[in-house]
Amino acid sequence: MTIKDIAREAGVSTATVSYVINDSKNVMPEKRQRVLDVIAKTGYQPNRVAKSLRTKKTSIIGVLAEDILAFPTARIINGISEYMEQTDYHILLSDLRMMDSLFNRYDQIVHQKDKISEALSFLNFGAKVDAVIYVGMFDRDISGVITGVNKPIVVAYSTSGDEHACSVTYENEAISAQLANHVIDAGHKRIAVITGLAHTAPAQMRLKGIQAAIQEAGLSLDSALVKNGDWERASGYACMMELLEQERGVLPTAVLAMNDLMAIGAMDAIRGANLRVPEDISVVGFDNREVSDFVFPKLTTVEIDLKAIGFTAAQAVTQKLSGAGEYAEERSVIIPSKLILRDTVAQRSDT
Amino acid sequence: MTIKDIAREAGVSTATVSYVINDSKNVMPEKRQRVLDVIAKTGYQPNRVAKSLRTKKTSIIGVLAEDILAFPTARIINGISEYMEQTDYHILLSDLRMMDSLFNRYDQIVHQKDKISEALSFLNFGAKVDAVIYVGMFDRDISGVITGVNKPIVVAYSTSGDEHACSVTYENEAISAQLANHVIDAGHKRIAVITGLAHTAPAQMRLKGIQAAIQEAGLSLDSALVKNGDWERASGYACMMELLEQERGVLPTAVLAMNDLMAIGAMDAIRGANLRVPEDISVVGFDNREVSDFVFPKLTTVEIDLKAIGFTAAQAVTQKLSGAGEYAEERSVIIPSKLILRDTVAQRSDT
DNA sequence: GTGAAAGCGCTAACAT
DNA sequence: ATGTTAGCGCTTTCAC
Repeated sequence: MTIKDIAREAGVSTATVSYVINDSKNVMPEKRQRVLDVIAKTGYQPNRVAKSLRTKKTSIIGVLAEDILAFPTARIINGISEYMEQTDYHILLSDLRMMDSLFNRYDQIVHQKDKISEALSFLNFGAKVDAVIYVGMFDRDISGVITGVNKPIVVAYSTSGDEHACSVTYENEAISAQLANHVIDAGHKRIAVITGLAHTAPAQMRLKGIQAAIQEAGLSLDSALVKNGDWERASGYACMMELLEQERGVLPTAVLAMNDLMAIGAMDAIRGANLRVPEDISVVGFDNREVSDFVFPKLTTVEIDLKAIGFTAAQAVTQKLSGAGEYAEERSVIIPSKLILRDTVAQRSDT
Repeated sequence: MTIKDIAREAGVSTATVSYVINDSKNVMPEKRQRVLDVIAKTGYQPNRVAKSLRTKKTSIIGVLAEDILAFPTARIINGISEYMEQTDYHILLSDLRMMDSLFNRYDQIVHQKDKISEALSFLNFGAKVDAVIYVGMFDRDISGVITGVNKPIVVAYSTSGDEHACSVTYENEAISAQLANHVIDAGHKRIAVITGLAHTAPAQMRLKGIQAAIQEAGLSLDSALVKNGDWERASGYACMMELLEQERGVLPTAVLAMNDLMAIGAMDAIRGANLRVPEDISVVGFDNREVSDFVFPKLTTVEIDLKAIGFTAAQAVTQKLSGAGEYAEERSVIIPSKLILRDTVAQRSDT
């Protein structure tokens, strides 16, 4: 079933069939209808391979994921899919499966550059995708890793200053302030924080938000009460143990962990010390991981709108392709995050 | 940069270049080397679109996922990717995003047939993929939903008796027996079970395994102690509440929930009744969901080797394509599951 | 408004 | 062993 068959069946030339399929030229109504009828009757679908060869456009977007198992990835792809469904684009997925090799080596990304370049080169020259969406597994800057692609690239969940690149990330600082405020509003005054890896952007932004909120409330952040974690559950546990070793009087009444994993580690430590969350110590996280609804008590946290990141990235990439739309020239978009209030912060009137 | 450029540069014909690239004909060593050199120097990559048009093979596998957010999907795709990496195949991903519309309507799949057919038809006729891997979100039979594809299809995590189809699923019954035995070996005699939707295959297979183990141990399954859940957390909670309303003397000492979500719901109910897991009541789940390591205490469960399902599905599909290999003619493969022993079953000597 | 035909980059049959 | 060339299914220029 090719365009020739349709043409013959409809008694027109292949050119005419092409014109009606692509709506690229005026065709007499009756002929157009004849063609449409034949197409409907036969279920003909144009061969996109042939079309691509001719037009040099594949209508496929390469989605290069650092790791599909990383917590943001699947939701981001879900968002991309949702947007793509209303377009004619499709997704060629490459999963770099970086987790094993990169586990918690937050900035060893450079050592992965070869693998990334190779994948990019394949998408670019081999598969001839029209554009690529790079889906990061950490919120960090990957400037310099995307090279040699003269097509639209949007990076989701990470940032990049590279030529042609556009980043879609999420709000960190203001929402952290909001979360801290929520705790402050509950009456907490001795507030501890368990940070993520201190040199990373999200750790810094979140800290900034927290500090701003605390200062604005006329409180101060006791440096003995900020412990450096590494984003993993075990470090949340370790940091909380240190906090617990403080004299009883100086124990924090609330701890702000910079992600859910560390918050849960902290909760483990608190439970281990025979203290209760939130009655004795309140704790909050960040990310709204699936588990935060399953731990007891349910974790108060902030939700990153991953689906919107994917959706927006897809939107941006297609708009860059068409050259029109609000994101066509955009270099950076930030998706708002939102508070998820659950059961881990208690009201405090004492201390 | 096309094959012509390479041919000119190397002083040979395009045919010769093609021969060396595809290793499809003998070429004089020195010429071959000249060609290889030029390719290396220029970084030339054959245009796969043109190649596909000519050969009618795209080297791309359509991965049709019912929902990428469903619990098995991402891991299965991870397994597929891992296998694909060592091949020349790539993945065109279609996400049906069925979760919203299908949520817990375990067998309403038929109403989705149009969407599936459409996606399949696109992959088949439009994108011209060489084969497809259908990634289900439930363990159920989907015979009849895959139609009109005369290419290799392997369905992962679901089963299908359809023409050309091959299923890759996981072991249910024997592992359920093993899990029940683990509980029995710990000394439990009054064992309750919270089933999944009773008419579903996995619920039936798991029950069969459990019954076998109990009988073999010379115990019997008290029908008052089996409650029908629906796989969701809330139903686990509700079933456990019913169980808890039994007279104290007849309270089960262990409950076998047919998945982690219901097990966690049951744990919620037990905690709500001021009883402890596992000291008062032991509980086990199934699936080894990420959360099962985060709840307290950590849940004993069974792990479905999702990555192996994906890996094997990919392997099977490529072998069907080449016509050679252990899975080339296979219609059904079952991946072993394994016990994950954690903290929710306690030793019992009483009762 | 419509059609004939060239050509996208490759492979493979055929000729040499 | 190597080269010439037709042709995969489509789009699009150009002529009518």
